[in-house]
Amino acid sequence: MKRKLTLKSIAKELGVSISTVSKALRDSPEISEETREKIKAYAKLYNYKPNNIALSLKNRKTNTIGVIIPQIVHHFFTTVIYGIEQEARENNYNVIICLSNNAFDKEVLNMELLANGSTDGFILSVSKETMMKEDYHHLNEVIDQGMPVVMFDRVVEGIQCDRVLIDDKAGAKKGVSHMIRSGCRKIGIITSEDYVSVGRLRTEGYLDALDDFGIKADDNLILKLDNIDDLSDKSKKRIEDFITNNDLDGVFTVNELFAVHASRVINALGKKIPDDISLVCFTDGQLSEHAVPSLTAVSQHGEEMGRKAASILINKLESPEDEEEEYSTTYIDTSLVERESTKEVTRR
Amino acid sequence: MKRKLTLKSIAKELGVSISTVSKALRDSPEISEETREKIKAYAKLYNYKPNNIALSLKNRKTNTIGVIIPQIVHHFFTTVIYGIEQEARENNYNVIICLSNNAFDKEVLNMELLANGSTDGFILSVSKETMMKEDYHHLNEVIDQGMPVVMFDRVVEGIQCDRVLIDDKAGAKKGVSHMIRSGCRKIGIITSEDYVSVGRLRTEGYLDALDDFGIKADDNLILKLDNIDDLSDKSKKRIEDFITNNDLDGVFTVNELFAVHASRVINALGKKIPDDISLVCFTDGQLSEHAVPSLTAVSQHGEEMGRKAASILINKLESPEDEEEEYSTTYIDTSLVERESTKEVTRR
DNA sequence: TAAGAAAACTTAATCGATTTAGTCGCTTAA
DNA sequence: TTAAGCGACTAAATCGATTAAGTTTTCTTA
Repeated sequence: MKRKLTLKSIAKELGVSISTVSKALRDSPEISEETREKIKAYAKLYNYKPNNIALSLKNRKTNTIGVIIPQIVHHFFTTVIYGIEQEARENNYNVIICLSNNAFDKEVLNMELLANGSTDGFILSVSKETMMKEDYHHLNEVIDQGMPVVMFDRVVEGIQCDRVLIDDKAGAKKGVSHMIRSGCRKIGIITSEDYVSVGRLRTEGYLDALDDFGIKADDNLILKLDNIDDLSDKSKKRIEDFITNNDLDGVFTVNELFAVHASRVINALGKKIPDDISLVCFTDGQLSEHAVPSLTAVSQHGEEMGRKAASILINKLESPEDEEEEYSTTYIDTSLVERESTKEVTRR
Repeated sequence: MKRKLTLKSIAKELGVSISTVSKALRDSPEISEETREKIKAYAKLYNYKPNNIALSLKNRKTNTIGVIIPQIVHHFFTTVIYGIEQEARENNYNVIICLSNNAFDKEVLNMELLANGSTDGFILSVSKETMMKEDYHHLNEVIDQGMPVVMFDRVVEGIQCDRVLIDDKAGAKKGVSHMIRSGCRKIGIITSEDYVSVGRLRTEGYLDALDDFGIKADDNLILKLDNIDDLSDKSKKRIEDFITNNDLDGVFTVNELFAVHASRVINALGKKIPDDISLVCFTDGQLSEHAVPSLTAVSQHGEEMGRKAASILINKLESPEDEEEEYSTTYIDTSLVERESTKEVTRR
């Protein structure tokens, strides 16, 4: 087992001081050409790489971004991470990912852990439990210590940080409008309870679209399920009843899972998609792409979101500390991916 | 902006030496009860937390596991990470995740980066490019430096490390046998080229199952596609031809994507699943669960795999260095999740 | 009462790298 | 002749924490 090279070991081997080695490797003019070459050759030969931990301690800078997300087993977050990763790499940053598992305690624990020297800043999407508790002391604490924070997707108000958001409202509006233009007049929405911000915003977009086209909203056509991340048996049952008991010609859902189950129910009722009922969902993931029929979806561009969040954070980290503090909110546009579950819009 | 507390700042504030503070906080009997209480109270009040970076440097131990995977946008890896995360947390380890993007260079870069002090050991699944190149110098280098490595899923031979594998062969055999028992006699397989180890092993399992039941294998019923991670248009076309031109009563695929497309093709041919053709796939993810019909799948238990890999690594990290080096290979069992795409087996 | 022990601290080394402030020998200008 | 100047290094401080080794001060006890 080879021990890793250090400046010390190189210095000893070559009979010079540690600082000479350090300076030589950083091409300092203080060191003679000859010595410099000798040291660099030796370092290269034995593949010297400085110890990141020592550098972090010395520089009080880790070049690492901490990412805290509710869950990774979720295609959207996965794509966001991918975007963060890319942007980080390009700027020589590392990424540490921690999962909060939608639990408040774990979110706090993870932040404290990472805040103790492991990262320079945070990108996070707050857990559902945190949102319900409305306890953000852990966020304020790291911000107080001078660590920049960027929130994405599931954000909360009143925190001194930048925000990157999907334009949920506009996205939902886009999807519902498309259905209306393709001929739907009685469109239902399967969404979440209002305390989940994305659910609420998407519901607003749905209502907006109806309003734009002069269609009157009907509370009976709005189904609010209590868990947006899963599809419980109870939720399944409610979806079944919802679709069976309302004579809909279009259904908009705030996620893929709800849509896939809706599709199944519609199928079981002997109705045709999209001829009898159109179906559009939020989130463009594997399910909407590969379902039969494939689903028209409001695509969230998670990768772009991740890139943007990382880029904002890195910018903050690299800019001089005393700069005027300003916090931005960036909206990532959505796009409608048309597939088999909607009729074509005949443009005039 | 509050500066973070350090031992130094506490010592200065309370008029004692740094070591007194350190010892007091670690309950050393060297420090008087009185002083100890005073220091602990102060530390608690101002929420002192030791700096991890300094600790890592001092202890030459980071308590961090580096995870390198080809891609995160893949449900299986996602579940593995989840398992790793859990096990790590329970043992007070952090997890740093890096993506190789299936590229050799990035894999090397990531390893070098993390090896320079950031992590104590690695869990990795090698990238496709690395497998094709058969260049493992980066692995050998970190192992040489005394960092334990655990490979999972996509492993290579000849490296001094532990391995955690899905029992791909047994899993495929399980799936195919099930189809045979349910009455299928002409089963095709959609797999990958042999250089992808999982593809090869699953093909072997398929052949084994046929052999067990005395069914003669037929090369025409084996379709080898060149990319197991994606579903290109070319692959789609080949799947269509494969199913259309062979009069199959069962199809086994090595991933969900192939199965979903097969399902679509079978549907389009006007055949019924499972009555005319049964369908079983490897990998139990969202697609198999929510497809219509839902797919019988060989479940990979990614979470268990992750836990196991992490547990092996942590064990190595915590055991005394001079211990006899032995490398294990662990197989994670698969299980068959029966759904709508296969007929029931009538047991006698 | 003086030596030895115990209690309660402080100093200093260490982890690995960077950087400021020296040091030492040699050249050069006054 | 001699001080200033310069080239080429080395010593030491620093980041934050731990810990072995040393230093006081007080308490025992022969």
